[in-house]
Amino acid sequence: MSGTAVDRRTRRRESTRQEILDAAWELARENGLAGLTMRDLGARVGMRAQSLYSYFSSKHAIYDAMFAQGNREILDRYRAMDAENGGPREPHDRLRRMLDVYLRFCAEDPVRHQLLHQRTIPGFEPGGESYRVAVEVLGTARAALDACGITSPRGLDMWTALTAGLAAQQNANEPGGTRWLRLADDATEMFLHHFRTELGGRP
Amino acid sequence: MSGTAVDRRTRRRESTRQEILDAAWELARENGLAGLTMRDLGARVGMRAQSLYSYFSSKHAIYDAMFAQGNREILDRYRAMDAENGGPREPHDRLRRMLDVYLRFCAEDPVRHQLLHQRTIPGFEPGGESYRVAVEVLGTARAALDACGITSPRGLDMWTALTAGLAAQQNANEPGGTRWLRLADDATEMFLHHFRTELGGRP
DNA sequence: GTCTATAATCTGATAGAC
DNA sequence: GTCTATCAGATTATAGAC
Repeated sequence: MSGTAVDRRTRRRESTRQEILDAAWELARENGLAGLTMRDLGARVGMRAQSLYSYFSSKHAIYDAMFAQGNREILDRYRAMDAENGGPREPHDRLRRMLDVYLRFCAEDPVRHQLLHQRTIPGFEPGGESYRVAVEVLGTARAALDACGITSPRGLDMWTALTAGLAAQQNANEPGGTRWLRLADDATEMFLHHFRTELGGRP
Repeated sequence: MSGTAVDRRTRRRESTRQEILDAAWELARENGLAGLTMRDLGARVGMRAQSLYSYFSSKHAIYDAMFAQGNREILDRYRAMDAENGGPREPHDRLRRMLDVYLRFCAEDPVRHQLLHQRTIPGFEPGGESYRVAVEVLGTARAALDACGITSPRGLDMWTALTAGLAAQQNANEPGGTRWLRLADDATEMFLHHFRTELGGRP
């Protein structure tokens, strides 16, 4: 009986934490990532700012949870992509599809993109668990390239530069638009052609 | 005589403005771009924060002047490149050299890169004159691509994405290093090959 | 042109009652 | 777990003396 009560309490607590995080995303989208304040956040969830410290030890801890959540979300999208209809079988097609998923993810929420992919909050660095998830995201890209026969670190670095550049340009110069998103397939073709021939494969 | 006095006063004022801007860059590098405060800035130049308002109407006006200065600097570097030994004659070589200049510029001062190429200060947008200079920088890139026979907006967008991505990845993941900078020539080759063949030219 | 004084407000965070 | 009260400080910016 006591065990059940503890579980319920834990669940309730986790649910409130999630409610706080949802509100934090909302406010960050409204006022900018750096414009997020504990006061506003408390008000949004119907608490005093001070009460938030029962759920998160500091403001940075909130950013950290948001960071981890964002990275878990992109991992989920990759998994969902692989799941639907068995996913793309052909490695090159899978890479193309992954870029599409990634760019939509970055473009649909510039603030999330800023938190996950740019160092903009002074003093914030993702801690252990959050960092682990971020590394796993990179591993997914590496595996997709591996399947295409591109195994060199240079290949991976070029791919991340190209894809990060498309996302950054879209959000910086035409947020909400598709001008750079539409270049995705062309970029993939350009990249694959170059690194395929570099490896001596057929063009 | 009165004319001379006014000139001297104007020069003196301009010199102080420049001194303030230099100190602002210094502090931004130390404490982050968003970490710049009028208090610190005043202290650095030997003034009270309030006295800065004799030289700049607001903090945003300082960011704006820094933004314009940064863009003028990259224009100067392109000009210096073209000046030395008559500059690179061959268009493809010139494009390669421009990317090298651009990436060094971005990598040598991540804070400047952040101000010029990422939207990170809440509420700051470069005003008329500053924006004009930024447009001129883009025009320089467009002209270099034109000379290579690449005139489509898609080509320009792909080029800016690729180059911005290299700079961003370098600064975000290995500031001070050269891991992505070393990919510059390879990236240019990849890009040129793709857009040359797209236009029906010889590979 | 620089200063003092200060407005007016916001910040993250803690102590302790309930 | 949420509250009140409050700390201890920061922030940009203005008014007015000198």
